[in-house]
Amino acid sequence: MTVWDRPEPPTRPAPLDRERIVAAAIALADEGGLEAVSLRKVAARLDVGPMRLYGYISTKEELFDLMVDEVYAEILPEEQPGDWRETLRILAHRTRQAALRHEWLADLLGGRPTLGPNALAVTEATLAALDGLADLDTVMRAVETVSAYFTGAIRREIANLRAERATGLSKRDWQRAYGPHLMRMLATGRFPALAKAVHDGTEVDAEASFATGLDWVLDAVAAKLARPPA
Amino acid sequence: MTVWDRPEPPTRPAPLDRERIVAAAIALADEGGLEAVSLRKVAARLDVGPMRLYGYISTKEELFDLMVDEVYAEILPEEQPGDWRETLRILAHRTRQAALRHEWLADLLGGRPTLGPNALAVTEATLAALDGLADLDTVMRAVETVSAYFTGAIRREIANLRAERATGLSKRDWQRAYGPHLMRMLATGRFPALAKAVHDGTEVDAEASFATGLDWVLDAVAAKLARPPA
DNA sequence: TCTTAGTAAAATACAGTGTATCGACATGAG
DNA sequence: CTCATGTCGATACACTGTATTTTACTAAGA
Repeated sequence: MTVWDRPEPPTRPAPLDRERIVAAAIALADEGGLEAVSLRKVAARLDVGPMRLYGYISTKEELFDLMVDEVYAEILPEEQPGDWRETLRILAHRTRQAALRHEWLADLLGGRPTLGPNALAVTEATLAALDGLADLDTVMRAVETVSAYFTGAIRREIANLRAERATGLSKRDWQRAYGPHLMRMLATGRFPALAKAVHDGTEVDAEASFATGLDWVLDAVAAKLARPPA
Repeated sequence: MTVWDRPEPPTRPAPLDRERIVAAAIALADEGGLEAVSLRKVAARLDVGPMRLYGYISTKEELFDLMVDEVYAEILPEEQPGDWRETLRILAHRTRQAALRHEWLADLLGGRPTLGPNALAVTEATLAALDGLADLDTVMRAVETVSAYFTGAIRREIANLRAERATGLSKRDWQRAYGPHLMRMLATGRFPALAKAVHDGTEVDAEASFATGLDWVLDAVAAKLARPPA
């Protein structure tokens, strides 16, 4: 269980603190993905023995939590002038952009409850934007539905992006080149609808399709908020 | 890159094959979570040296892919009589139930493109159910939006479930007991909307809220399918 | 039948991981 | 000056995924 309150730093010198540790970990993850983050490498980047970190962090999982919360600071919009719909849309897009900057975020998104101060601030801002528009249950459902959508969509987008990168091909070609396997599968005739989709599918812009799906979900939420409880 | 086609098994005896390996790995994961799955433990469970496994799988990631595809076999509905909406709803619920049986699935869901035979069969069935209801782009958007929703929702549900289990408390109490930290945060007055939500929030049934959000999304999809392209 | 070639399996090896523990050292109190 | 405290570094342990080497056995050729 992550303890979000920073313990007192060691009494005297120590040019080391949580923020520097987290920053180093994020840098490592940005460069080489989550699996490039090891306590030893983080410590090395700070010119410090690995065990020093345990004065500030009690487990690697906790470090991940802190990294995620740090990114939530980037996600939190500076001002939110618009209505609830604009607030949710912006939140979704900012989360997506953060995940594009820090792809490892996709691996962590939704993996555990987000209770860091920045994540709480994001939740607060979101709830505030919906406050009073419906009963609390409906508001919660709305927030959770929208965030379930963009969480899932972001994960899939990053997953596809990585797969494309691994083969070095555009999505259209990717399906054609994804080893002989997929083509053989399609050639069996057991997947006619899929085959048609692969064959006729146009190359879609990831951001556009994210935005479209988001709008659909927001439409649904709007309909439920209008007509409060069932 | 996972090779989905099984290589020829070793010529003679070998009571070992991919299926047994995957079954052992799934059993391990069901018992102790994904991090309890190590190639050494899988091999030990099959009374075999660790290196034997590399005759059937080429990397641990590949083993995970195979595990996921195996679960997709549970997810694929035996028959699908209903309309597209029923098909999507059933898919979502079956995926959720599979994740409740195999919690580790939540860690893998959406993490990488699913191209195993069973996953393809699921995709095929889904696309077939929507075939002809709108242009292909719209259909794809519909499928992806719905699956983004339930993927995200399932991940969050499992994450919360684990957090509750870790403290051994119901959700209501959980918020109250989640260390002094959260309460202190709320007591600061910086999160009034959140505080109200925590205070007034009723204990909601996870399945019900999953289903409700799903219905909202399906409503949105229905609206778009009715009025084909913009 | 004996030898040899080839292959499947096991054993060993390596470079790394998260984290516990212990020993030295420096700093403050008496 | 002595002693206690408590931080830091080094060392240690149990484990990981996987490469490489060694062994065992099986089948073919002479």
